[in-house]
Amino acid sequence: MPRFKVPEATVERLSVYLRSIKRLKDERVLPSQELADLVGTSDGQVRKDLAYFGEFGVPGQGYRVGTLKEEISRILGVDRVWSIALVGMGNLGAALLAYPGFKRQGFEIKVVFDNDLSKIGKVWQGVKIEDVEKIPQILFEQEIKMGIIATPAQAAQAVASKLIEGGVKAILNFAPVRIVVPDRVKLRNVDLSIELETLSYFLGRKGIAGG
Amino acid sequence: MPRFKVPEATVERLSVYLRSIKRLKDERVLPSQELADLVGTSDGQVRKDLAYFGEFGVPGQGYRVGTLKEEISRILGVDRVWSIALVGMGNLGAALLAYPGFKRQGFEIKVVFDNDLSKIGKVWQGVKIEDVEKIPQILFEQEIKMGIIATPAQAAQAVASKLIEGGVKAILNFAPVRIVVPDRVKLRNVDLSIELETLSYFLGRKGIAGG
DNA sequence: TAGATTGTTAATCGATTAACAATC
DNA sequence: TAGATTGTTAATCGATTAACAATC
Repeated sequence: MPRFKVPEATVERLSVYLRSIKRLKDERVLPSQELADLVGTSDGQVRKDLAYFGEFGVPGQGYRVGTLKEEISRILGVDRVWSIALVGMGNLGAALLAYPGFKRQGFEIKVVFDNDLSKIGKVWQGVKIEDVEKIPQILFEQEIKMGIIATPAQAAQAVASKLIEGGVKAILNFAPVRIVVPDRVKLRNVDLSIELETLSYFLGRKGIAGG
Repeated sequence: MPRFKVPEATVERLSVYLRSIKRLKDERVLPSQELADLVGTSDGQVRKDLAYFGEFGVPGQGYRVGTLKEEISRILGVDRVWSIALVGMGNLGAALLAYPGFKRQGFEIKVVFDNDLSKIGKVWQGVKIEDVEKIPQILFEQEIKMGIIATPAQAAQAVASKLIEGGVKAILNFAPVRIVVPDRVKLRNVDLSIELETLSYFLGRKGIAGG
């Protein structure tokens, strides 16, 4: 659909645009400048981002909110429900499973995996905890294409390989390690070490003493 | 210390370099190509990143691991302990508080805030839960410069303002909303909506049917 | 010295910003 | 029509990659 290669940053901003207009009335017509103000970018950036995917605006008027919601949802592929497999039922895994925002946005955790025998077989938040060994089999059966890794670092690479074996095409990795996946698999990392250390770097630059 | 403006991406990679060499012996001398292989980048990128901050390498040899650890730790400001305030004691807040990796890397959650009266006053993981109203006061007293927001979206902006009022200079925001802070404050967002929707976009491009 | 690898400069690539003709 | 704002092209900016003289 897009006529040129789309920067990853553009896709990320589309997600922010969509969330920021969700509360607005469909009938409202929003100039790029107003949408830009809502999310903290520039009007030109907004128009450039949207123009990768078509001509959604009305010159002299702006963009109709209802159209934007439909088009951006379609572009991002969130006009449907995605089934997700979550691996790792520690503190973070439990927090992710309990977070109601996922389901609200069309991301449904359908199955959870752990290697702890005391957890396997139990049901949390209405989702059954399965043995990590069954990842490939269950993912195939349920046609799950998206996986979240919330395991300790040392388990992450093996888990990733199992997910991919089961047909997963996109992985969100919370484990503090760089995992390797084939080019055909999309990988994103949420890396708390990087986040905190980048903040620390910034604070250090400012020569701040307190701690 | 850096002679030119340093890209944020360089700072993020330094964090990855540091983690990847932590397991290596200090005496080992590592060519840029080997460090690049460890983290999945190029030798030139490694040399460029390091050269922003000085000349740490030995031509014909490489970089001594012990030197790299010391220098990168110093650059990132992780050769010290940072005190952190965590706001929001829901599922995610509890998971962050319980995560042992923070302390191990020199980031210590010293105080937790919530607005739930049934939680205020309790002690979790050895950390006292305080009333959000006390944020500015307690942060000043304890000279805390770094804050983590793990509240619902609607509370995040007010919490951010209170943190800044208390002297915080760097914020890590997990709430699914764009918060606004003054230029002097460093803000980073961990945004699960963006992560999942970027994966969804990628899957959509591939014309995958299963769900 | 010969071999290897750094630090740095120049070339390339890609994303953002500025500007404006086209259009409602 | 006049006014406003889009979609797009050109200019700018910044980061990555390539290449190589300097150096151990």
